[in-house]
Amino acid sequence: MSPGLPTQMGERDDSANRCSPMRTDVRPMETREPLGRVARLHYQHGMTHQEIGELLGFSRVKVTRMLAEARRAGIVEIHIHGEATPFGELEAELTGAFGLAGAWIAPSFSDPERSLASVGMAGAECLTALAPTVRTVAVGLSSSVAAIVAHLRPQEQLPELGFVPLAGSWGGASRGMSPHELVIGFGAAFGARTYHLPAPILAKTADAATAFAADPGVRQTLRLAAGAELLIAGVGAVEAGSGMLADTLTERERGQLTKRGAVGDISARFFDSVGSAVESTVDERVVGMSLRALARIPRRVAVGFGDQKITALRAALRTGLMNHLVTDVDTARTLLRTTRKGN
Amino acid sequence: MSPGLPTQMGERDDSANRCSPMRTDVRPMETREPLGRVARLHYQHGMTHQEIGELLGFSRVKVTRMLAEARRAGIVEIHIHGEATPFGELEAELTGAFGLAGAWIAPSFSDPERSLASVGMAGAECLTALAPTVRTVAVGLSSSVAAIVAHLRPQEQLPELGFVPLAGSWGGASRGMSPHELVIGFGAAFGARTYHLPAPILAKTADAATAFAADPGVRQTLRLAAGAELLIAGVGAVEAGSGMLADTLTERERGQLTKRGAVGDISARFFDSVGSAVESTVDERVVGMSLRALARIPRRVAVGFGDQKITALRAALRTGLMNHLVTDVDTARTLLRTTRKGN
DNA sequence: CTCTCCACTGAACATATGTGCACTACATCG
DNA sequence: CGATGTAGTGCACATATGTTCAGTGGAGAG
Repeated sequence: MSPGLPTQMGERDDSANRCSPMRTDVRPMETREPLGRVARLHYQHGMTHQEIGELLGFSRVKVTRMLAEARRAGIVEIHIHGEATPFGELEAELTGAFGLAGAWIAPSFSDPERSLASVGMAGAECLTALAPTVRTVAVGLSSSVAAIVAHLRPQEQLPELGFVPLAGSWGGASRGMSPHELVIGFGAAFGARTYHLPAPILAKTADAATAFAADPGVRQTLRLAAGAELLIAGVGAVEAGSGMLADTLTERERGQLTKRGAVGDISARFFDSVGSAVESTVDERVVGMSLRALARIPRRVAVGFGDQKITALRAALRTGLMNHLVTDVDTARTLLRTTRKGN
Repeated sequence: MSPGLPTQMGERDDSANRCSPMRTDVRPMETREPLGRVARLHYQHGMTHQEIGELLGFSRVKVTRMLAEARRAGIVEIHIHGEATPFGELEAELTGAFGLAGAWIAPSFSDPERSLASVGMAGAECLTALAPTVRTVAVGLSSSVAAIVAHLRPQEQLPELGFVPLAGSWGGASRGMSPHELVIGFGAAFGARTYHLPAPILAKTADAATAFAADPGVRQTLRLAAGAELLIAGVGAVEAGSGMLADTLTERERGQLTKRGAVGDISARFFDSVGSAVESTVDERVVGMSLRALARIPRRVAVGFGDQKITALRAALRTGLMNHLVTDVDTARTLLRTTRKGN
């Protein structure tokens, strides 16, 4: 905390403002101040919502909402000292069993929304831990990675850091799920640079993909991504219903992929159970980094959870295609169980 | 947060240990680790006590208690960004009306215990803000100052800082209220040096007091205190029942003091309504810093609250004897109200 | 000027958290 | 060996918090 006296009203701590670009609703300081007051009365002085309401002339419910808003906006930050992690042993087992350089495990919930949020939280921890050690982060598009953005708290600013998408974007409405939004969200949280890949992730034809890839802007971004020291991407399954890409494929394409041994994908690049790229009519239409290039990035974080993704995750980890993992505890246990027993 | 991977089990973050000397019960890391896990599951992942209990095999109540312990031990730290203070306008009014350099106001409660804790909290904020700007802090003994110790969280370590008592100590059992305990508590929180004054605060006779004051250890400590850049002390009233010192005086002594215009004391030095020292049979028995020496310390923080202390506080502030204030909102309002209207 | 929309409110309900108390298990002392 | 203390437990209750929903008023469009 700044050592300024509390009554020096002219001189405000602008740390909240500094971080606010990442928030969707930037409000004037005026609006935020009562939140800080309420937060102090509750968290420091231990007053109940009721008491604060009576003191300041709000209803209890309003105080509850102000406190929720204060947490959401990052005015209230809860820090847990020490690095005891809830599933430490399991993380150690996983890193041992798969030769990983790191694993972050979140609790599982029956509500998939909640599990997603929880994994997003773990992913945010992972990114917070690794980002300060690198200059460029390549970002793959997936709902799990998108969930990370919402859980990044204002933190250490890294103006030298850059976030680069691994591949192009889907057309149409994106619902918070375009690579642009991901990269911008990450960038804002770290005060970092962002880059964009001006092309679709899946072109209409192989020729179109080739043409797109020849575009100077696209080439430049892809070159930058290839030089990244950290990759964070979702791992997708081939089955329908397991993710954006899988749902886009026709039955025929899916059939071709399966026949050729594909078990999963990273940023639209399908791989088989030994971690090799699977060539296909899909693959040649992708505008994005190749599996080979991707595997040259030193730190590669796989994010994913759920039974559907087990096979894909196991292959990505066992073959060394990915060397870090962010997942939930159910998935982690299943991975360990089904992998130890032969397979 | 340290960028270490969560699975690097060998390399622990010892920040918790570094701060633990100030805690009364230092436990092995082993014991603390489950607290960190539970804390993360609750505060980061938003699991309820019930859910955490089911997951880890504790009862719900036990989880509640573990979380309370984690907060108490400083494993969980709640930080509020921005320096909006709950009673900012009132603080500004006070600093204006009394020409103070700073004011910290805590909420009031009908339960005096709670008020004391709350003022302690505000005092901790004050000390945390001011301590890093000085080398030596002179500490007066009072229950309000003692309450600060309990609210100092592990924080910035200032090994060059020193805490020095203003006066000697009471004989007999101290119940956490000796200058030694205060100074040690402050010192531990800041990782600072502590000094002691080997003498009673109130000697049996004036001669005895002179003898004590001549002791090299006593002189050395008092000289150190006189050179402090920051003073933090309670302000006491003359009436019986308003504090340790007042309760110790005989009716006769109290009468003498009142007749000579005493309205309050700082560390056993009584002053009148214009801020001058009141000579008395009590005063000459005190082993401690004189009012004159005390007033030469540039930053002088008065801590105190309650109707009984209004007169004493008003005098100490109006006369410039003290130039910072830590109090509760009721006292602050009364001070403003009764001071504006003439008086 | 009236209608519609929308953001905001608090009452009532649902859930989560905190605490006094009686009980247990184990250690210490006579 | 029993008596006595002490720390830890969870139940049941008391309190605090969070959420849903049906109003409410004010801004902007028609």
